[in-house]
Amino acid sequence: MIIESDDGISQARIELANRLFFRLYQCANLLHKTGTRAVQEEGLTTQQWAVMGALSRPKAKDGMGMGELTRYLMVTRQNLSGVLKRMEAAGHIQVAPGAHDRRSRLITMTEAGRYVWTQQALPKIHAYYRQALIDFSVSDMTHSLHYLMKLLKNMEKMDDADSDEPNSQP
Amino acid sequence: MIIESDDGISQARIELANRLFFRLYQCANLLHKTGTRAVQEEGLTTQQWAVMGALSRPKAKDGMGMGELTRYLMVTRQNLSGVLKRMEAAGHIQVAPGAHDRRSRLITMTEAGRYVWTQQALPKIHAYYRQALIDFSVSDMTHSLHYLMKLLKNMEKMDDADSDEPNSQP
DNA sequence: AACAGTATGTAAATATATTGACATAATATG
DNA sequence: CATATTATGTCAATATATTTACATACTGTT
Repeated sequence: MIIESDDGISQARIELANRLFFRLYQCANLLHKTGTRAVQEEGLTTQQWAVMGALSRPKAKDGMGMGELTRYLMVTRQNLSGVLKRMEAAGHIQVAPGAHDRRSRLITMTEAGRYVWTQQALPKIHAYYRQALIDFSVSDMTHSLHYLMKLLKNMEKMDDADSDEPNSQP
Repeated sequence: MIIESDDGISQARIELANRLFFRLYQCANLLHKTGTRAVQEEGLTTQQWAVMGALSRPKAKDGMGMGELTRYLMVTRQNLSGVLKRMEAAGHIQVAPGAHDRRSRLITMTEAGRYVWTQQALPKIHAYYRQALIDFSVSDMTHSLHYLMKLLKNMEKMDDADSDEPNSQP
């Protein structure tokens, strides 16, 4: 009689996978909880932190389009829309109509936003990093980053495949 | 003149930490997006998947208290309350008053919930694991798990410290 | 130039997830 | 035993984040 549907190796992999994804799930929860707390005095959240991190890069000196931001942060444009609206209301960013495409919006940091980011948020974020990675060697961090990117690449493929055919081809 | 506020090593660590947390942020987003899609035909989400995973353990044979579940999943009780309400409405779980403590609630899986979990959700979850970890060796998975747990432990400490003193001592 | 397809942004509905404030029950301390 | 503290759960407000559906603008082909 057949007990193991696969070969036994698969069963061990599944149990490992289960533990891995459970820990990733917990990490995701705690990242947002502790991360948002770290910058809450500035009125920021982890998402807004990610947006400001993206906009503060030298590459984004002239601003970023909304589509560009959604691809960079891997969130839907519908979600980003709300986040940006709140950040605009807070005066951290500015939304201007795109130059070439009349549909698009160009997102840039305001002076006030840049001040909050560099003078208030960044020091707290660095302190956050120090605590969260206190017992990580540079090698540990490099390896962790490697595995996260490996996993990310696979999940990106799954995301693309799903988005292409929600019901099969039209 | 002083350019680097720390010693140069710290600067390299900060940049590594920045990349690491950005990738963790993206992983968290994609985990919920692709994970929920994997079980959406069963009307489940990644959170409900985590709850059913917890309740289906042999250890939880006789059900779990709500506080027990919040500590296990590392979410707030206010959050879990809503998730459980939806799962109860869907008939996946049952909520009974606690035996000893009149405030507490005992959460158990229903027969219907157990059927959905084992017959429909689990096969899809295993397929999900296979795709997400397709190029991970057992060693890769073990190391990834190790680093996630290491990070989790640090963030847990930060979470506890914050919860103890939201404003400093009373 | 007309027209199909695609890209971009918004609106509404639903599900997480947090904090703050409240009520109630159990526990500890005097 | 009375009281202070703690534990447990709920309600309300706010911020993510997704899906579906829609409006508009650009692109490519014919």
